[in-house]
Amino acid sequence: MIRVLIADDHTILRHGLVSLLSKDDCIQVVAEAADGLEAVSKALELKPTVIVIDISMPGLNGMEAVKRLNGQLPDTKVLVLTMHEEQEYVIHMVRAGASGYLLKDSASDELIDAVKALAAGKTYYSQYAASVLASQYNQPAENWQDPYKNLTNREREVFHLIIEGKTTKEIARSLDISVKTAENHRGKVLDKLNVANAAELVRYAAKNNLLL
Amino acid sequence: MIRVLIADDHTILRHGLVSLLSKDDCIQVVAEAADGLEAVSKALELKPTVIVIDISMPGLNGMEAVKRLNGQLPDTKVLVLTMHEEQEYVIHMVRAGASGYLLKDSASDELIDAVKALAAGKTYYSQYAASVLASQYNQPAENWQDPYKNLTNREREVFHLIIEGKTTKEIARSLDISVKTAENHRGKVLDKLNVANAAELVRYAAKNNLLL
DNA sequence: TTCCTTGTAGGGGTTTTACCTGATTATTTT
DNA sequence: AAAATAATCAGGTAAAACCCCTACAAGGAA
Repeated sequence: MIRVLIADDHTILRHGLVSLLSKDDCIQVVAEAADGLEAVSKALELKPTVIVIDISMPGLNGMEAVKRLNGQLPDTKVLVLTMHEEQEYVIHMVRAGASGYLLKDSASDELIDAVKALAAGKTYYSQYAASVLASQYNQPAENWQDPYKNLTNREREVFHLIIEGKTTKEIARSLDISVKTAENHRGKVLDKLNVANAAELVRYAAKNNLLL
Repeated sequence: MIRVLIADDHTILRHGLVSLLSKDDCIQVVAEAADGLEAVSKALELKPTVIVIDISMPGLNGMEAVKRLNGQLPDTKVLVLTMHEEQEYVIHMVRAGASGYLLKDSASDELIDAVKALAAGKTYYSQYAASVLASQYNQPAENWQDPYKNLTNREREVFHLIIEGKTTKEIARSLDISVKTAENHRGKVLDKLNVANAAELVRYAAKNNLLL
């Protein structure tokens, strides 16, 4: 039996959630809360399996509530159910410790799936939340044009070996060329990318997502 | 009509995907590719709406292929369909420009949903991929425990100067200590973090979000 | 053909790292 | 009080990195 606490300041919506979740035989709604403080205190008392919580609530807002819950009840999973589509909300709630993020216009099946996923120790993020989290990664796609593309093929090989932490000697052995040649390539790479040493080169690589 | 290119080196699986996707009236499989280079060249020629691609392929691997596709065909969306569950794959593919990530054991409905989502300009990440992306946010704070925290204050200062690309002499000047002392600190930092040179140190920093 | 680029290789040099050992002083811990 | 740790400085050696330069063969472009 999955014990659920529902926290939302909109009474009608909250009651709707209760009846919706109660329909499932595996789910039992053990309490409701109309604001953040009530949510935290009832959660500490009842230790539910999953807390379904809205972001905007009077008193303690959802974000603060999630932080406290995550700190004091690490075994209780938090599912954020909200109408807020702002990117920052998703990231902040995940940082605060939410294990799931659903928009209120999701299908009701999805809510039940999410609650069950969290109860099973997994996570559940809506397609929207997932796209926000992913978008934090794929912004600077074509940034690596300017200097990096001016490297010759051989120089590019050497470049990658340098940022692996390889020494010139190792590079020479790896490419089966003389140390002097490897040294030349290394020099040209540093020169073309306008960095003074290997450390700066790795920084350059990290900044342009060329690492690993 | 959604025009799809399928790239996977496993012939049987590829043909399975073709028949699966062809069942949907909105989807038309316009080409297949058995390796990364073929995928890129056929994509450039046919400009499909969506490319379904595996990560591990002979020739050009999926990651490189995705990078090139994303650079040369920004309007073509890439859906990664793979059996790789490694966290790094998800992040790297998203960084490379993938708009979707599905595991091969997903339901076939999910594949069709994902293709349609990408064709509509949206993204589609499996629950697994979403959890990986989310995990990047609720961990890293306490991840840098083991070696980094063993640095003394002074060593930590030196550490940060090294990853800025500073030389020992510059560090000495910056901290107003002798070159020899700076050299000692540097040595201890490399030793404690178990890296061989500055390049590896920057890699370490990048991996643990200590950069910038 | 001549010119340019790329990849190769070497000479000779300085600077920077890396790896030792040893020592002094101050602070913290036991 | 004694011991451990942190921070400082020094000397020496060997390797690696960095910076000049020249040189030559192969391939493509002017």
